[in-house]
Amino acid sequence: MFCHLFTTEQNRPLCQAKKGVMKEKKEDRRIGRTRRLMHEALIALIVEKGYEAVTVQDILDRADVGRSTFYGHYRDKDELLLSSFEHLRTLFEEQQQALLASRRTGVESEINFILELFRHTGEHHQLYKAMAGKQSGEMILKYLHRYLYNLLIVPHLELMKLRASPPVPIEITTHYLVTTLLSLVTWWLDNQMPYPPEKMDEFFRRVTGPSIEAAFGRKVGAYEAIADKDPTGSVKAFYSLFVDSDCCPDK
Amino acid sequence: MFCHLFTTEQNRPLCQAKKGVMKEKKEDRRIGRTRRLMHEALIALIVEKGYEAVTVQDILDRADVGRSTFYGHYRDKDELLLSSFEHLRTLFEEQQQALLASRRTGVESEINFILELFRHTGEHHQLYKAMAGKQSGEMILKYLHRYLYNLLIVPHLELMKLRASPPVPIEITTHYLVTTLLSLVTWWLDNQMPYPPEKMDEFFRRVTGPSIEAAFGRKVGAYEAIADKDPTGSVKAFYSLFVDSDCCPDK
DNA sequence: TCTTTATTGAACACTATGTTCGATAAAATA
DNA sequence: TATTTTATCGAACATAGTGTTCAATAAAGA
Repeated sequence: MFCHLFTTEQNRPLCQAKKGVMKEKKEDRRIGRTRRLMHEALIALIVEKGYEAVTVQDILDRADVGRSTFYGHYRDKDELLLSSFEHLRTLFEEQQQALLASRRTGVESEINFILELFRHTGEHHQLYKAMAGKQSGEMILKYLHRYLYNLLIVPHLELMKLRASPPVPIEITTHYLVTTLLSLVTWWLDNQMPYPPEKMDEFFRRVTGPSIEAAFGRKVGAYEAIADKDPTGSVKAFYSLFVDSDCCPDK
Repeated sequence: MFCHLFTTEQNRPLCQAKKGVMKEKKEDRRIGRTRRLMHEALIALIVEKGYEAVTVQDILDRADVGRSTFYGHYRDKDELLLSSFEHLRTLFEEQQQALLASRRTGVESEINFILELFRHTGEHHQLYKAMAGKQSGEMILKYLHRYLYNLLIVPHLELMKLRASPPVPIEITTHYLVTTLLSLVTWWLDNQMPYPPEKMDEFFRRVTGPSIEAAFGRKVGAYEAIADKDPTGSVKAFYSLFVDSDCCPDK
């Protein structure tokens, strides 16, 4: 199922780059296999019993891996989850890059970020369900929220340079937008995705479009431009702050 | 600070009603005092270090209460939290009843439920911060979400009886509304309440008003009626399902 | 084939939760 | 005020889960 996900993962205790010798060495296959087993076990267990209820022993039993092996790879359960998330991110970024590359050869060079997010979610729904569904812990959703907020607040501030005071403060509007997007994604996952990604994208736009105009107090077709602006930068930035030490809570 | 909050609390292990003898007996003052100490300790500790990080021992140390005493009153930390929440609920309901009673003597008999919620939140912001702020656990917010959703979905369905298919499915619209309300409340709490309750109410309406119309595909001034409809029933029902066994997750 | 390294499980330590029980002080009652 | 009831205490204990160390062994790489 996730065979390609974790093969090239880097990790602190076993990372050779940390020894000052940067060798383009292929990773020992036992490492890749062990990590993959642990990741798969975690994802399955989250969906079954909820992240908080999963114990390290549960993971070990499911993955058929020893305790000291687990701690040889990961600091704790949270780090394993973060690692899974990072690979989901890599998947998404790679897909966006490929999409962008193919788009450059065509007439339309824009990417609909929201639609792509829903599409990716649909394709990897089990993973997303474990990460962001109702059985997940709060950690990933908090990351996502913070990230998206930081992504959107800067262009919102620029948009407001020409206006002294919108009817609704832009911090609130931005918070609202991020919350709405994430809540639609989680709703979709938790309800077995009853609509196609294109429909979800449409629902999001229908609901938030008028709100943006009301909140900013002006006719904002520019919202489309904001959401889709600089897709290359957006895609890369989308996840890149999550596992950086600066952005993460309780680190 | 919270001296009046927990004095009359009922609880399973020590509740005399459970013995089949329903006596209008005043509660032993030691019970009230002990519970108050524990509740106050919990609230303070949540705000300081976050709900998940608070241990039972932390609570005992802060409250200066013995371990077996704690377990004589509450099954575990979650039950103590639920108990705190129930008293917050009682506070809210009593305030709404008083408000309703005073309103009946005046010209205007309607209550703005959303505004009252923001007002109550502001008056008891430390409590709400512990219950629903960023340091809280998920439990209460999940309860609140489920409840509000159930409160709104029925009138939404009735409103839709005359229309075959809205542009946005009403489950999604309802989910969106509840999410938006709760996210505004938590935003407000987590940002030290920079605006008065009336302003927050206005922001909520500005943002969601146009969305409702777009989502339902019709001119819905009736949303005002939906939100404020049957205030007595609404207020009582608002919290009453939270601690009932039928509605709660993982019980 | 030889060397390196990932993995294993046993044993252990620690933390936190949850329980039992007799002693005592506080509260309620007569 | 005296007596009875009961809430509370802390010691002692058990359990579950986390995290560490280390020698042996098998798997992977050179």
